[in-house]
Amino acid sequence: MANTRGATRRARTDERLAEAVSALLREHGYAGLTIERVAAASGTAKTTIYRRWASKAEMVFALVVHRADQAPPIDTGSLVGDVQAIAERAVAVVAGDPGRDVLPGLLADMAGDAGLAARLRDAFVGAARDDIAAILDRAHDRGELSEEADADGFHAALLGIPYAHVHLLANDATGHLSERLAEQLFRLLPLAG
Amino acid sequence: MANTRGATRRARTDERLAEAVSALLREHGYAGLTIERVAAASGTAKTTIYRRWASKAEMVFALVVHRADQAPPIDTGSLVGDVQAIAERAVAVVAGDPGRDVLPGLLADMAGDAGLAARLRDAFVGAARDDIAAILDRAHDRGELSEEADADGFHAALLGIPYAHVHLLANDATGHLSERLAEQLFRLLPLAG
Amino acid sequence: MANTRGATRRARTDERLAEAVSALLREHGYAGLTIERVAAASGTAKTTIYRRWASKAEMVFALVVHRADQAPPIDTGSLVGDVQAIAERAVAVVAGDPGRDVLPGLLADMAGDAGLAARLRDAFVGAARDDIAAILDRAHDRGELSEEADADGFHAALLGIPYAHVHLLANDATGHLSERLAEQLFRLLPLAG
Amino acid sequence: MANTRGATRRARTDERLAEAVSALLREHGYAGLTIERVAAASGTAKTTIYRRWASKAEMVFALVVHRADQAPPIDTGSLVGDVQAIAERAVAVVAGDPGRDVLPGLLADMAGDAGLAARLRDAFVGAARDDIAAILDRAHDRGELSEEADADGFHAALLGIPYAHVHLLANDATGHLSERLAEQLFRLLPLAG
DNA sequence: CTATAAGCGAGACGGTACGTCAAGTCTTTGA
DNA sequence: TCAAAGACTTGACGTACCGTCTCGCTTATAG
Repeated sequence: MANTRGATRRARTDERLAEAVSALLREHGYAGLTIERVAAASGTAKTTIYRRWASKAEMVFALVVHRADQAPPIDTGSLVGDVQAIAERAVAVVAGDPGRDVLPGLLADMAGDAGLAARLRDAFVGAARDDIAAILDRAHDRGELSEEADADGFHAALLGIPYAHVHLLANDATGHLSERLAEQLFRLLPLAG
Repeated sequence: MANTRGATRRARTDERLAEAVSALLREHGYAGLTIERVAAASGTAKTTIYRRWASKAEMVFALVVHRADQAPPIDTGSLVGDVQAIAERAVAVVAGDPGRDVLPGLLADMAGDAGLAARLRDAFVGAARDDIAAILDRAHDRGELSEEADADGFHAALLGIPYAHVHLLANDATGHLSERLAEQLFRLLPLAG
Repeated sequence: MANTRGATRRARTDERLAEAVSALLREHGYAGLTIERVAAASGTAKTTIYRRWASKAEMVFALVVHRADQAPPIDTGSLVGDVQAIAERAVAVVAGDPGRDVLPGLLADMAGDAGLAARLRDAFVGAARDDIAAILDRAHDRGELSEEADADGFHAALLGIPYAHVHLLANDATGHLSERLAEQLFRLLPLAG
Repeated sequence: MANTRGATRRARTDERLAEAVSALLREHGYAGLTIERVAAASGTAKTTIYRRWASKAEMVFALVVHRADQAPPIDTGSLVGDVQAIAERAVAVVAGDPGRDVLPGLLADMAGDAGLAARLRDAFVGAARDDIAAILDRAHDRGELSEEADADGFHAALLGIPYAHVHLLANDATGHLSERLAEQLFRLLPLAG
């Protein structure tokens, strides 16, 4: 093949970088993760890292958040099931292991970099948006909703409520978070009957 | 008076610092705000700043967030009015002028500093918590609520929904945010009748 | 009389300062002695210190070196005895307890401050110069010297040789320093017969 | 070759640093020489300087004193000539251009740093010690000395006498210093005949 | 026996430099 | 010939002292 020139080498480097980032994130958190440390921990030159990503945020997003984002679309057959499923998924991402520690930092870095913000939102938020649209559409078709639902408001509640629980209120009741969220989301929908 | 030792001088310095921080925040955002710049812009020595606050986050919190936090309790006489009022206030704080630019950075800095996190939450979130409890209590007494409401869930929605709109979804429809939020909050309450 | 107003008080403060300086000098050396620390250790305000001396060097000189300098003139009756006595005294000052630790710092500070240098030299070196002149004069009168001796060269040897032993060569043979010095000084003189 | 990675670049930087240090030393003296100023004057980053030396003293020693120390051993064929030569050399180092301004500061900084002191003494004083030993040995072999000479005392006089002239007595008769020193050194030796 | 002036402490401040960390760029080279 | 390694500049960090200033309290002695 043609483009297999440095592919193997590159893949191995990618591997080491991903491992280093995960480890450092666990050990020092997002704020304590620096390009310098990643380079040292992975035995890589800083140059190599900058050739791949333009910033720490992009790197973390690519290696940690995006990787976890390859989930299949939700379709349980009923609105109840779908909302429960998506609530669970949202709580996992926002309050679960990599996201909980990484999101605040990522959001802060987005503030100063419009390009990063756009890319990050596209990938991270866009997927959920499509899922939500599909879920509400099907529910509407099944007659479970009496009128057009506010997808955007639903989306904001889906992500914002667990985010607020974890980062603003410091509620540790993570255990029940997804059930409580599902219940709240239901109340927000214009249920038929 | 007794301890008026350096009080006048101190007050004048405080003034200059507050102005400099506001200006720099407007101009460079939270990330671009540095102690060094604050010192330069205010004609103050770094030492003087560190004598007051232990970090940029504490400084910004004290000068920007805390100052705006001296609002009177909400009591319009009806649940509808109260919810609208508190929604408006939450949107103002989360999506309004200082908060919108400052909160993501502040939340990110809280991740690495438990003490700061506690103080910030106490002041910023505690006030709202009390307001919410009072509003729901009165509504219950008036018979507007059929059962005990979930104050915590309400709180999370109150702050999280506008936060998600602004920082996760990048919805610029700030104009209607507070009305939409008030409507959503209503749906979350166990209204009587 | 007029200026007896705050004399008692002043004397007490002087006392505390002298003690603090000695203690700190012993504990931290000249380089580690700071006005700030002296103020703290003596329970004195920095202002009070600056009201007395213009710099650390002046303070140390006044409190440590000058105090020790109030010795009676040397006159043992013979050149041998006089040289031994002055050698002993020089070794005590240069290699003895306060001087050994203080002189290098003092000399360094003199480099940048001509006024300090002049005052310090006057007091510290002037006394010895007079002693030397007297000793050599008397020896000449007694016929112990065959010709006019080089007082300046004698002076340089008197101070420079022990200084070099202690600070340049790091010879710890402090015990015999003064005898060896006296012997060397003798060789430098144009002894009669 | 192996470690020729950044050698060229490094050498150029070294050059600029040496020049800046010399210039600043001339202009501001040792006390007025700061790492910050060296960085500014050389167009270099402070980091780059700290990567090379741990302190101002080490830097000055390396760039100013050590560089001048690469002199060939003394051997004029006679004790007279040798002593004159080494006296001249000592006066040049102690009272001459870089040393005169640099030594007091360097000696003061040595007080607080044993490691620096040892290295500095090794390089600066060790060379002279070997020279002295060789000179006295040869003179003894030639029969110019009647008995074993005190090399250590000679060394202390060699360095200490000019040091005292310059820094303690402030004698500006630098012109004749080396001749006067040579004469004094002679008197200290146990000359034969 | 008391008024008063010298002396003092306490803080707050603007500044300079420190030594460190990380960001991001530039130069050289080795495979 | 191009990707890495390594040296670099820049900017900010948080700290230690510097030397100055202002204020209001102590205190011992002169009258």
